Amino acid sequence: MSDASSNLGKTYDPKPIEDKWYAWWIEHRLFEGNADTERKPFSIVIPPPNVTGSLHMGHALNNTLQDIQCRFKRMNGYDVLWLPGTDHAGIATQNVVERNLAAQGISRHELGREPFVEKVWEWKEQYGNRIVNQLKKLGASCDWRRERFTMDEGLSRAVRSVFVRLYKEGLIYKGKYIINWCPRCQTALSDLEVDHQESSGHLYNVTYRFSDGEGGITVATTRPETILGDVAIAIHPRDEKNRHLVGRTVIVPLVEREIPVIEDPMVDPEFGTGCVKITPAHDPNDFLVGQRHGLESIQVIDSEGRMNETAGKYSGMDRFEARKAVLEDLASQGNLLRIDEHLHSVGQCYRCHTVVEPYLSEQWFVRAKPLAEAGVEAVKAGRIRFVPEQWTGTYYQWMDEIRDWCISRQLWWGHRIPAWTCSSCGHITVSETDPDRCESCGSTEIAQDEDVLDTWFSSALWPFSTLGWPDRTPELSHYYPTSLLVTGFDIIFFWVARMIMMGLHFMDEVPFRDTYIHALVRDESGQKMSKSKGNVIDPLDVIDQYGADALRLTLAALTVQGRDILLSTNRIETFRFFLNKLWNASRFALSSLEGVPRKQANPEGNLRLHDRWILERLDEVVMETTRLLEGYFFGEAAKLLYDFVWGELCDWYLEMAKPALKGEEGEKRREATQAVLCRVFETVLKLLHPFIPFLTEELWQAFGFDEKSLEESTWPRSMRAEQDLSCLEEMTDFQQAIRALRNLRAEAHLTPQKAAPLVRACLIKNIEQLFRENADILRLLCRVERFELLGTDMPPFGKYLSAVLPQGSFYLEVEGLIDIETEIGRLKQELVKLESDLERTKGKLGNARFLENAPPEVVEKENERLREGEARILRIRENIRSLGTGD
RNA sequence: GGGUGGUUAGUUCAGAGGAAGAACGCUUCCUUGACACGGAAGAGGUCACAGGUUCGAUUCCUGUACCACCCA
Repeated sequence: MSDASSNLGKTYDPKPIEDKWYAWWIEHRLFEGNADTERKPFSIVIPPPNVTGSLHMGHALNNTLQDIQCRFKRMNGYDVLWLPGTDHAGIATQNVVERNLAAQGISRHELGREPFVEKVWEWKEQYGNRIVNQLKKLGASCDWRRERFTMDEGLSRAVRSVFVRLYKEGLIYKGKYIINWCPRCQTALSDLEVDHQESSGHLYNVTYRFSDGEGGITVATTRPETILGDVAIAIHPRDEKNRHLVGRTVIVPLVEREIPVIEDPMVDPEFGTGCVKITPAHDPNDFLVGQRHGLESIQVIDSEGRMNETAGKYSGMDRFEARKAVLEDLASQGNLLRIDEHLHSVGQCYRCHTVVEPYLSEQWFVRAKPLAEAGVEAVKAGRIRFVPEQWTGTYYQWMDEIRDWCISRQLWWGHRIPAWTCSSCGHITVSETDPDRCESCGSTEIAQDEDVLDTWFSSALWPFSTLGWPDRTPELSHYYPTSLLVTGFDIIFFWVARMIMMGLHFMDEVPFRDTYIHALVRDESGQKMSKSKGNVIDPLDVIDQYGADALRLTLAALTVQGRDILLSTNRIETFRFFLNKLWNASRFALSSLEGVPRKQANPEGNLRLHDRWILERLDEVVMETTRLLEGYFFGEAAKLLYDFVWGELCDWYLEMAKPALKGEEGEKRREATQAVLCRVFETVLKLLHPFIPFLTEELWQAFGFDEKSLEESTWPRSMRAEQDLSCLEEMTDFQQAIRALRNLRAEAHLTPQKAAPLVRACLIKNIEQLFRENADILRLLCRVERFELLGTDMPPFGKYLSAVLPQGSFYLEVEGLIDIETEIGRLKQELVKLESDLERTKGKLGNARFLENAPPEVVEKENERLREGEARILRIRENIRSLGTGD
């Protein structure tokens, strides 16, 4: 498959090429992993996006980085498996389908459980592929044959299997505890699913009078409506000033219940009066206190966030209305002592932002501590590595203080908990296959638990459930543990830590080796992108406007470790321009290679300085890019390639190679230069391919380097037997001279097309040869008609602008072009600067302790600086004198 | 309250114990053999603040301030 090479348009247009190559790659099955090969495996499981989802910038970044690694490894000969899939996203998906039904005036309860779940499946079949297609647009090289879904039959089997085993091991239990409840979603949430928002509220100081005498106790609360469920007042055991209260009883206002004063270390004696009201049914800390002291839990708020019948006159009120009513009553009874402003954090449902209600109910939990210990151990032992390393600390901190994980959700969409309660004997049968009778008493009167499991429960199994577990599949033994996980730091706890725990427990092996944690994509002012703020940049719009490659390269280039990514269309444009540059450089190269065979060109002989230089630099870039990608330095690698292609290949090499390519240096030189060109472009396309697969494939085919896909080529290695460092130094000297001369041209107001008639140079001896050999190039790049070397270190007579460099002095003839006085002024200014700089150097060299302690090469550098500086000062003085006298 | 990261050019960020770098933006000039989505030149910085270590600190250490984020 090779396009006519010469008819590439003047401007790069991604539109006609991206879909074409993606389809071609799929057709040639380039993304398929083969579990049976002898090649080394490299495997990644995708962080499964929500099936309801649409590709956002976070996905775009996450998947770009994974794709770069996959393509890089493929080119390095690995058997790569990038396993894609989606997640059933319990609450989110159920909400979406419920909303759709509501629009038709139907509630899920009217519909009933089974028909509702069927609706969700229908919805999934219809829209669930959206994000998958979007990933393809991005260029994701996933093995789509193996796409999985957390509610697949196979994965569901894995979920049941894990649940049953954990239950039998005592690591899953059911119990009545206080959990986070969303009154809107009508389900329990895990601790992680609650967002804490700082907000300013009030602290109400309420007086509880003693039941047996004068006076009372003042306590501070942010939630006066829970007073109705108070069962005790607590103080800290070592709180001397309140000690005398212990053992007394007080009367709860409004409900007139008599409650004791107890001691508990949970109380902060510094907070408020040091006395805290205890409401076990409506506060997690109070719940623990209640347990410790065997207190009753009195529920006054129901699952919808309304006051229940126990709340007496407040019954039926919403919890926030009830707060107002309670406050009014407290005030009118004289129990409300004071109201303080108070800043506190309020938990909200991560899905709908409803204020979460601590709610006492029967739920299922995973006993996390034993699992976490193994997880910590694995990271400590280096079996899992976090990149950047700093995340290790975050992980330990959470794992060390891990709490039991509430896994039951009062939803219909998800994996239904495989537990059946017997109505005769009350025994719970937990089983992988649906039982028809109670395993204890044999009764057939058993009913399956209504709840489903937290979506993250199935996600935690993803690295092995997707590979076929609990069956022993070839995939599982070949690709597990996976090589790399790429994800955002926001789901380290939700997902990464839980995969580690489950992987270790069920596979007896870590789920992945390296965990690359990337930053969040924000807008250009550092704000999180959100629909409500209206600052979202939609990756699909970007792909439509600039192409997937531009988006990918931008994201990769902005990925530096440990920083958020601030994205703007402006930045995307920068990289889009780079693609155009590469496109045009390739167009030029192609036009210079007509009729030249593309076989592995081996440029040898007839090489000039710039040829040797670009090959040497290419070699360095190959090694450096490889090292950077191996270390997950995406931004640094992208930037290196960007700078090399634009700043070295295009700005210097192509310009220098033009005469030879036009045949102005003879046939041998033309061929040699063409060979260099082939080598450079072939290598550069390979190096850039993981970042910008579409454009590089298009160019690869246009060059005709191989009929096969660039994806199937091999990653470049260092080609040179030995380093040729001298050409690097020589090129630096040469480039400096060219820059200085261009500078002089600007000084003399020579417009670019106007040639300067004469440049003379007086150089230090050992580089005269370099300039003699490359005078033609120098004349070309500086638009100079004649270049002469002066033998003596004396400025020429006449009117010249001079540039004094360490390598020597350059004189641009400017008869009649400039004002002599201005030029003398400029030189004198330079002299002043040079002299003040030299003072510093002299100071250092005059310091005995510097000479003693500094490493010899540093001292030598200072000496060098002194010598050079003095020589330059001398020459500049000469130049001033000669300008002055010539007048 | 605990933790982590940050503070470098107008902006966004690299960087590193021996005289400060890029991109974007800005100024001037230019349609010159691929590219105006281009080329050439240029301006712009007390590297947050205060101490310390060192011959030498913007870089290492300690503290302070401010800004993010995470956990409670």
